[in-house]
Amino acid sequence: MMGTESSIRQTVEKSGQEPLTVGDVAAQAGVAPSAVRFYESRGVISATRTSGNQRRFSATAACRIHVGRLAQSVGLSIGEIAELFASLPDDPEPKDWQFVADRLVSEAERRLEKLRSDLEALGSGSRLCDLGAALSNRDESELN
Amino acid sequence: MMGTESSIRQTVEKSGQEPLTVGDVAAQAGVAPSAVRFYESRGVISATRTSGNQRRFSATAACRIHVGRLAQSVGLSIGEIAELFASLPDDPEPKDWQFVADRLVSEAERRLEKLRSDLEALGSGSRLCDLGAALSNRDESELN
DNA sequence: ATAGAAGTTAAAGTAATGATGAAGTCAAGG
DNA sequence: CCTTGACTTCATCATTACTTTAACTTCTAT
Repeated sequence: MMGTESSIRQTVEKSGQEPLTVGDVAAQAGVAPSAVRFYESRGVISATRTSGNQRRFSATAACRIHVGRLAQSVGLSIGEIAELFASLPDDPEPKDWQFVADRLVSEAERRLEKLRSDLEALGSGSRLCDLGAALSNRDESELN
Repeated sequence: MMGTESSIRQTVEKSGQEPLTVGDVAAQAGVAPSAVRFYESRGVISATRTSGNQRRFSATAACRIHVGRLAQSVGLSIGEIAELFASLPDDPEPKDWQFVADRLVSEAERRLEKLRSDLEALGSGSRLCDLGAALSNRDESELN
């Protein structure tokens, strides 16, 4: 009756920590459990272990994954995403998230600007994509 | 003594067509010949064949590859790039290139805007990434 | 005409990004 | 205790985006 949704399985009185399982994070992030494990293996998220060797995540894990997927959609690799999150504390405050979000948006903007300028360079003036680039030797200097 | 750079190997009097080889295109685009063949197999570029079954490309091939690499940097897959180029004629005029470039920039902008809005949705208000989602007992005195 | 650079195909390999399945372990309810 | 669902690791498979290899063929310069 209630096996699908996992609830708190240990009454942690600590302060504000949810010991989320792989399945919890997967459900919250909308990805497969295998993806959650994969992300941990690549440093996108991190986990502690229970005495029984099971992973436990904080609530930020699902968030990292959400942000990571967004980052993928604008061209960042998993490695770049892990790198992006490297500056994020274990228990990030809003300002930390804001910093990461700003960096991500900046990177996306940087890529967009590069796209724009490279496209313009490629088609400087009116002839897009420089259709006469490598033709210095039209039909001379070659004996044929 | 000069086998490295391929030159014009057939005197084509047509009008302005260069029959580029795989190696020519690879050099112009700055990729490996194998990549050029791969791009052809995926419909990013197209080739005619010589009587001896060798590929010959027009000058637009290198350009397509240049643009394709840019597209990859903002998150498009090879399939999406081929799709993007589907609207590009065999011998595109500047306006055709412009159309493609505009579509590409638009798509990149679309993704950037989605990144922005999703990030904002994720951290609506001041709490970025909704760190209180599943929390019941959080010390919510924070609201600076 | 010929040497050798560059081209051909098909198949296999690599790296990134996961999904799927097997065999076994852990935790909670009856 | 025992079942059952969710977890564990490890292996294998899939897809994308290419690269490499092998066995040949074609092209170009001399």
